[in-house]
Amino acid sequence: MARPALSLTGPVEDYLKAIYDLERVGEAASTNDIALRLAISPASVSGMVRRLADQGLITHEPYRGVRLTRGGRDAALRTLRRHRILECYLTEVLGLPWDRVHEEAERMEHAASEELIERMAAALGDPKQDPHGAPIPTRDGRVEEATLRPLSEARQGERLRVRRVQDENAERLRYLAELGIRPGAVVRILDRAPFDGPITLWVDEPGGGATRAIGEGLAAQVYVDAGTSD
Amino acid sequence: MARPALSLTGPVEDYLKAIYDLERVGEAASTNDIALRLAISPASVSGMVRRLADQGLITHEPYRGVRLTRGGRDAALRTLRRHRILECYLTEVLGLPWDRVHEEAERMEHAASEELIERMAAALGDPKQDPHGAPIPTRDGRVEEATLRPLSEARQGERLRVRRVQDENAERLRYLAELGIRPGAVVRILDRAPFDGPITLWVDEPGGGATRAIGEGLAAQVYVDAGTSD
DNA sequence: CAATAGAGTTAGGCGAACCTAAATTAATTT
DNA sequence: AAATTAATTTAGGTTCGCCTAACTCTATTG
Repeated sequence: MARPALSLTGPVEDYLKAIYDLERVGEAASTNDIALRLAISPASVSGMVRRLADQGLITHEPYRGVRLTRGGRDAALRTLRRHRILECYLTEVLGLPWDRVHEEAERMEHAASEELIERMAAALGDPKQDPHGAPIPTRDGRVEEATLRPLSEARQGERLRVRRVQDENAERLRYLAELGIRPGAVVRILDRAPFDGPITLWVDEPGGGATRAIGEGLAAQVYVDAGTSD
Repeated sequence: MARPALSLTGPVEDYLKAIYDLERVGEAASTNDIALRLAISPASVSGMVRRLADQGLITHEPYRGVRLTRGGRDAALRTLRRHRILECYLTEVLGLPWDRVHEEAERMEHAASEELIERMAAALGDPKQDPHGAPIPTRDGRVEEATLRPLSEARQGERLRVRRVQDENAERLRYLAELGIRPGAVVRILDRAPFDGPITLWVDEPGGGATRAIGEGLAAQVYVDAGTSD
């Protein structure tokens, strides 16, 4: 096991997480996409990419993008596990608001030891998803990323269950929470305005429900499936 | 309020904590002492001292040492509060072993938000001391450092209560725990060998007690008072 | 197929936080 | 008072992680 354990810096862990996420859609992660996601300049990414490749965490084909190696993927998943368990713990046990746990976990994931994280996981009964619906990798680096559709691609009349929302933006999360759109919620598409117009939908709520309208952009951040099982 | 809030780096917070602690004994903190405590070279301390002084966190009289300004002291106490509440939480709620919480808190204190810390404090019922007996500064930057004597200066026959132990060294803590020497424990000095020899003492324990012997060096890390009140 | 737009990389810099080695200042001894 | 010793600072250097500006590929398009 060439596993240097805790020797990765915060920024390095952030790059690996970003690359992992970008790679999920299939292709290699491009310099530009990484830069965009981490809000740093492409030139800086080029520099870091060289270092990550030197450390054997990624492979880099110049001008064609970057892929995680086995070791890089494992490191990314360890960080992701830390992040998501922290999010669970912060919301469920300490009651931090839904929209703030991401930011907090983003900093703590680089400082918390594996042992601490496992104790949190145990206290929570080994959660399978974080508060935004993202799956939590297991200790031994497995995740099953469910196949979900973005709400933005739903057709009129469909009845869907919200499974996951993108968690980067606190304001967006706060707004979605206000609308009742969170993992587990059931929605029905009432109407789709053409040309990327707003989606009108019914959101089931305990003791009633409500009609809501959201824009294409926001809907693209919400992932659903047809499942009615909890 | 010239309170730049969260803008201090981890190393800066560590320097301020170290200086705070060194200043507690009275005199200004010397470059060498800071270097020793942080395990970095005196030259590096000289460099950082300039930066801290530039930021108005300390005053520096060249060749005579360093003192915290009001702002520096406040920042040190905020970090100390974070550190000690984390230590409490990690032991009491998450069950991390006594000798490992210091190290863990040392990293987390730079990442945890004030809000998170206050939630932990609330969950614990606003603790007044950390697991090693150190007082926890209040939100508004007050601490009362009790006047304690090192166990190394106790005289034969005295009956004393352990109030605090230095927490930097995990092995030392583990050993003290084995001996039953922890905050709250009651001890009686049975014998003091001359020339800095070992101290023989009786340690009260639930359902009995035990005779123990510890060296001068270790005894200097244990602080006691005469109090019998809990 | 040459021009160009856009993505990616290189060059050169900067600040933070460390280092070693070489002054320098202060304190202590003789 | 001079000399030694100890503490401190300065000088010069490193790595990490970022930046801007300039250059170089690649791919598209007229």
